[in-house]
Amino acid sequence: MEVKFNKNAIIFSGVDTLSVPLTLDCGQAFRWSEKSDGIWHGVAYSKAVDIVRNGDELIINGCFDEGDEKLWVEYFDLERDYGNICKNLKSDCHLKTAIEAFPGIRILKQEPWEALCSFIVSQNNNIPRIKGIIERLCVSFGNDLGDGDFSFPCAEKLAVLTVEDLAPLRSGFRAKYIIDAAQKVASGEVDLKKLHTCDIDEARQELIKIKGVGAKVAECTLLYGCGRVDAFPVDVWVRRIMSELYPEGLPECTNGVEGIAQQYLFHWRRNV
DNA sequence: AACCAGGCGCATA
DNA sequence: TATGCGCATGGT
Repeated sequence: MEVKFNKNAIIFSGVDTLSVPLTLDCGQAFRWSEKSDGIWHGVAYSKAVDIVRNGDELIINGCFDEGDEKLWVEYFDLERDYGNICKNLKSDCHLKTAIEAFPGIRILKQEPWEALCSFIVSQNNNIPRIKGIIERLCVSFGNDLGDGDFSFPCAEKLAVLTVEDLAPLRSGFRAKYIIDAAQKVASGEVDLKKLHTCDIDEARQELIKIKGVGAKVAECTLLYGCGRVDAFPVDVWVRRIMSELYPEGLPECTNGVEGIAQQYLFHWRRNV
């Protein structure tokens, strides 16, 4: 993989196993939309960008600071060998079908706080509504990045708010959970920084200190916000997959990359 | 320990 | 246009 810079673009070439639409629109992130054919617009790490795939190139258009290319390597998990991981996963016949039906899904490495907050909002909810609530959260409390884009508001910003302040989000009973998460993260009672490296069970325990965070939301935070591809969120769809296809448990080829296997199986089961 | 609140987009009637 | 369904978590 190589990196080039061109005006306001960062261009990665030699990028394999990456479908931009599948990766940005498979229910792991909620701030991307296809603004015109093949051009995906959104905000991550407080950067508003347009993303395009051109052959083996991944083009990120926007305004950048020195060293920003590292952010996007991290965000799209470009240093992980998905080609090889998928090859191994395909030794299982169901995973083979799922991966061949929807190739190029990668696990995004979002900001931990954004992932935590997003998956609190996601509970008992559907994707269009999740996107709406998060958009209103960002417009109401994030920083104005210009051109109608807003950053995801930090925990400190939300920690001083009340449930009434969040009423315009129309997030329902989740508002109190957002506030509790913001307060615990801002105060340091929940330490998001250590979740990347500490024992995964310890990370789970840390997250479920927050009201409104159970096993599923904790697992999603670890997978999509902390780069823990061994995290394995089980929702109603994955529960169906497990009982239908893997009553004895996941196959051995998923060891250590359970979260990646989950994402392929989940998307396949929902869209086949 | 089983069951329902909570809000809203969606599929179905 | 109306009606019921789904959903993760916490509280009953």
